[in-house]
Amino acid sequence: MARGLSLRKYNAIIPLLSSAVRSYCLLHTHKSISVKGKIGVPINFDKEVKCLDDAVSLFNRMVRMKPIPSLPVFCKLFKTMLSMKHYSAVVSLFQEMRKLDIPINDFVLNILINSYCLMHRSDCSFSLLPFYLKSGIPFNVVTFATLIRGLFAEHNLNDAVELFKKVVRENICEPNVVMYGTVMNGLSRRGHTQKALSLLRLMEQGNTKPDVYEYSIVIDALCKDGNLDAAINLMNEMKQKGIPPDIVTYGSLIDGLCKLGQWEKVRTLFSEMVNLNIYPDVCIFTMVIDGLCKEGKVEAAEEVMEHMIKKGVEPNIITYNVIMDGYCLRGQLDRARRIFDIMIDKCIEPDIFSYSTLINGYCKKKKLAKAMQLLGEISQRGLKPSTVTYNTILHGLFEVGRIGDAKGVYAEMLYAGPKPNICTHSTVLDGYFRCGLVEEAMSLFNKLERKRENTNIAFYTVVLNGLCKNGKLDEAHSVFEKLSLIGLTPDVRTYTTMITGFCLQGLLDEAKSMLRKMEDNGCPPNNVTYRVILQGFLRCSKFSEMETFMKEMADRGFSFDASTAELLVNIVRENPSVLDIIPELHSKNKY
DNA sequence: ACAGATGTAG
Repeated sequence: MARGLSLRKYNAIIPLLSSAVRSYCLLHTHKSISVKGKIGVPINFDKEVKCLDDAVSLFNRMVRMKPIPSLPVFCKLFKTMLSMKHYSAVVSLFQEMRKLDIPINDFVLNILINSYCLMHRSDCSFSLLPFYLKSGIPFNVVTFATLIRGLFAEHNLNDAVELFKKVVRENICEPNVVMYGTVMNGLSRRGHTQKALSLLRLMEQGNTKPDVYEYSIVIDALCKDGNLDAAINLMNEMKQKGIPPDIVTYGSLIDGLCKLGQWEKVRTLFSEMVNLNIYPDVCIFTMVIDGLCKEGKVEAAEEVMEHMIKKGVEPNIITYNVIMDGYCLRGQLDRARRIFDIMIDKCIEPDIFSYSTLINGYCKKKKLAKAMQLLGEISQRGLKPSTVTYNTILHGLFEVGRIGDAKGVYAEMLYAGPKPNICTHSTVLDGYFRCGLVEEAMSLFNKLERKRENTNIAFYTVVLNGLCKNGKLDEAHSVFEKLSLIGLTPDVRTYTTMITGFCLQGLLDEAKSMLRKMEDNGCPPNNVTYRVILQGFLRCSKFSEMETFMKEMADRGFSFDASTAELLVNIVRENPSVLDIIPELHSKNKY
């Protein structure tokens, strides 16, 4: 519903918009596209607009027509341009319209706002709001839903939620299902499932009742969290309310169940949806195929693919990529490569996922020459390596010690490739440390720390591990102590890394106190932690102190891995009295 | 609003 906004209401949103209004001038800094073109040719919209040039020349003809085409025609042109991702061009053409004194309306302005949001310039979007007021054009729910979506796209969750609350609280416009859906989606995708669920509950109480769309957003978020019980309960709830789940709802649930390997429940949902005459689509079959592949059951996956073809559902590029990854995971690169070639035979052009998957497969087999060759082929196919592609190949090169090549690829990435992400940084740092390039690692680490970009505990664990393994336990310890200041919580790998570091230096008391500390901090040790600490004590022949740990391990259902077991056997062989000190070893005597 | 590729402890 469209409703004008009084100045009072506008003032109410001013604090939020302050930075936006400050950047109002930005509106006028965009370069204009020059207006040239043929005049008087009739518009054949769909046929003519295939690229940016087409759009611009059509625009130029439109503005010279007499009478000038109606605003919906301009909107249609702009929407086509947005679908081609020519966001800034829409801004330029809008400015041409202004210069030519072509009257505009709320639809055009909303499209302009959306253009800025899609450019991740929601500040510019906000700076347009005074323009609505000046021109007497009313804001509507689309305006604000678009702004909220823009803020979410920029990861500005707080402002997005604040704006939504303001819109509701101050009755700026009546939120509709789309606006609720936008907020719930934004919350879900940023991991705030519970907040999305609360909003769903709020909708249930209010006038705008949620439909299958809103339920599906929350169900999907719950599934992605692995909270399948809650997801299934929510589905049952919506059924009881008379809102039948659709194919998307079933898709989310089936994907979640496949990822947890709960095949019986997958089967149940499958028959349930077919009974409701909802037939699985290529997405759903691909989820099942992926689940099977990840469990190593590629044959079963191929059977599902045959089944779907029989049912008239054609596999697409994602289906083939998933099967290819399945073979890669089993190390069957020849088979993976065969799937790649079959795809091409079927005129399904490999995409960057196909290449990254296959490159990862070759890297894991340490066949770096093959991997590098594929990297070279990417551009020949008119594709660009993604950040993931680079991360994969960098990891592979470092792993086999091809430092020079790794540095070369990294330099190429920095120079001409996609933006490195936290994985890239972790991979390169880990590579430097493993190759003993501590200086280079630390200088990169310091540089990254100064930038204060997004970071995570995995990244720091790489640094701690690198320092510990290179004999810099003191430095590692001071980085570790700093973690809470950065707002990062050590996880089981972080603690295990530190414990390994202490054990390496024979500092068993420190290792032991770190073990207690992690427990106290609500991060219980796992299998690996115990293995590390036991090996540490074994290597220092501190047999008697091991007893406690072995009891704890047994209580928690952990067992030895092959290498710890072997170590134990050798110790017992050389020193049979160990058996008397550690009664638990009797049961392990079979080694 | 449903599907695919990358990094950290042993």
